[in-house]
Amino acid sequence: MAADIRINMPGGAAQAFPRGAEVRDVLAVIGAGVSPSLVAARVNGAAVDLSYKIQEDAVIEPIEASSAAGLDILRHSMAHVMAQAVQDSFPEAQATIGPAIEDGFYYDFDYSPGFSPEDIERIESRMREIAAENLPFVRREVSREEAVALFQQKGEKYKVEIINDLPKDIKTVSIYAQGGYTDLCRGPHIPSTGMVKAFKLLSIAGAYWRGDERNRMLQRIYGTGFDTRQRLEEHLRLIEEAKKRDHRRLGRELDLFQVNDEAGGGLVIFHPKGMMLRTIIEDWERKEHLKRGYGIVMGPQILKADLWKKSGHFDHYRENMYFTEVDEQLYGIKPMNCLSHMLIYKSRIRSYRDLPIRYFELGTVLRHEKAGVLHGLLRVRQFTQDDAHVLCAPEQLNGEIKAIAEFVQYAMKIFGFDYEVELSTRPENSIGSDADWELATGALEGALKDSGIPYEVNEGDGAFYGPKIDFKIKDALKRKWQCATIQCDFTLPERFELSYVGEDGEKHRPVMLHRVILGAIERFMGVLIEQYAGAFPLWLSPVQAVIVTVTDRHISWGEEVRQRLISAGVRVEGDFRNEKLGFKIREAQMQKTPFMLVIGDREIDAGQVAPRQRDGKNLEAMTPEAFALLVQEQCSQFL
RNA sequence: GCCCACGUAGCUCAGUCGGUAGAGCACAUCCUUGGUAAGGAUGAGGUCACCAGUUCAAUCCUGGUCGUGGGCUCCA
Repeated sequence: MAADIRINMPGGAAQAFPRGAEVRDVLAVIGAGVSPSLVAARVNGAAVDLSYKIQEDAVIEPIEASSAAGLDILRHSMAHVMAQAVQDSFPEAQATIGPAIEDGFYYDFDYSPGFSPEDIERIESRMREIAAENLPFVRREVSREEAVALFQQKGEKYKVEIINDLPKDIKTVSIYAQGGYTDLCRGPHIPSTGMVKAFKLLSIAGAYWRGDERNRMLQRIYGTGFDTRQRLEEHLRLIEEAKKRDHRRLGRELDLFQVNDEAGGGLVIFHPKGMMLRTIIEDWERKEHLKRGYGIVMGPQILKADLWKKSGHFDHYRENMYFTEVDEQLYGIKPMNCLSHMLIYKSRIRSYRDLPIRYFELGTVLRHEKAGVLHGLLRVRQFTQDDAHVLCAPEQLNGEIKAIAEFVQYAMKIFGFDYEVELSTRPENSIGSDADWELATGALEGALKDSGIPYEVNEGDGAFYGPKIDFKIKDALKRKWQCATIQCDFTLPERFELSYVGEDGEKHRPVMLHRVILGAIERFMGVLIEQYAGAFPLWLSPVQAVIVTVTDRHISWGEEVRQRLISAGVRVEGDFRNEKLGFKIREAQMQKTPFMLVIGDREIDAGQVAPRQRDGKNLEAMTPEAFALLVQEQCSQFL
């Protein structure tokens, strides 16, 4: 029967169309015409191609290339075009998967010679040809068997594997073809390759098939793409800008730290300014922890291997640990701080009245990280955690987790970070009973819900001893790094036979939380440097002010000002070199110093300094003591 | 650990299609004493990452080692 269907835009009036009307035709009538930047549409909420034939009453929404969903579709289509270009130039390359990602796309190929930078150029120019041909993307639904046969005949064994691994109840799959290239794909896609105009291939990398290191290493080509050339240019410019914020570059330029081959990879050497920054952060930590009822403790760097066996680390974490021998006894260099804290708890009988007990340690740990993962301050082999272990009764768990989550949120606000929260559940290689895992996971999730913190669940990503909540912040290139984490642990209290005497006079087992707020100080500093591009707020600046003299005859007042400011607690340096004022200002500016204190004849006569701010603004001249007060005031809200 | 790329002065980078290297900045000395983002001159500074091999000759070619960068796996 030829009954019409009724279709409307959200909030609009429905119009009648013949059953099977194509999306693009419908939009031409009820939309504002079909714009050239239209990539697809949502029909009753599901994204479909413009060629999709509508079979029932529907609400239809256009998807423009400029929207988030549109860019996703566009980039996904770019990945297909890239795959076509690769197979045109390298017929033996097998296509695997190629999704859109944030800001771009990639496609993984099995191609053992690997791609060279020249190959990438060749692929890119072939992509431009394909785009110029303006080939339509044609969708076809085929049976599983037909699809397997098709890809088998093309020699695409990865595609065959993907189809064979689909759930049994899926009977048909969709394939998309543009020109002579056919790919297995759910879609939707842009109408034709002509929309692929603003893209750039960025890099080539290895990636394991299905993300498993036991599998074959594939060749991944990353690209970025946008709906317009302007947006592409803007994005490429932002990447260049981000590179200038790289903490490794700023670490050298601002003389904060070094990582030296001679000393070893992943081992950070802090210079005075970097250590000043670190000291400020650590002082802040101690003060904030004392406010929240933590006791500051400290354990040794090495503990007997037997103790690591007892804790389970020897069995589950050994490959990440360093060992050493002392008097023919094997010792493990600590990769975590919990063991000493266990021993502190066990040093006497505990009552329910003592709980919760919170031990805080700025604990330096060593972990054997694989060479390929080391990265500036963000991934190192020796680092210091702002670590704490909270031992409490099970019924106190929820409150403790919430308090920690609040602490984290406070810290993130102080340091000016946005963050994402993930809940990680039980991994494969884990210890402990199902019941405990369930209880612990529930406690973490419950606290998140109670606190109204949005989070995502990361299945199977927990620590071997318990589930965890991770807080992640981003570096200049938008890579996510885990900083704060809250981990629930029923196992360690059991292994160490921790107990407390309850109200009932009986022994009970406490629950333990491992948690860090900033995480690793090194990593946190890395992201912090990138966050501020090295221009730290006054309270964090290693050098808050530089005294700059106009000529040599101003040096003695400069020296006096320096002494007086140091006495007043200002972190100040003097630049009394025989250089022009402009030169010294420029240097202080490039060092991103918050204040430059200019001293010339006028200032000496008045017993003052003339502060110039990092932003170029000059303040009224004032006495050194008035300046010290100003610094104190601006820092007081953080300290 | 795996894939790809890279390693030349403190930093950023040229360069040599095999005959032991150059710039700018930084550094030192001197001149200059200059009021808000680079004053001038002179000078010093490099086993061209390291170890083998090929060659009359290697910074350059080949192999290995170490390190770095971008990813993957893993993780604070």
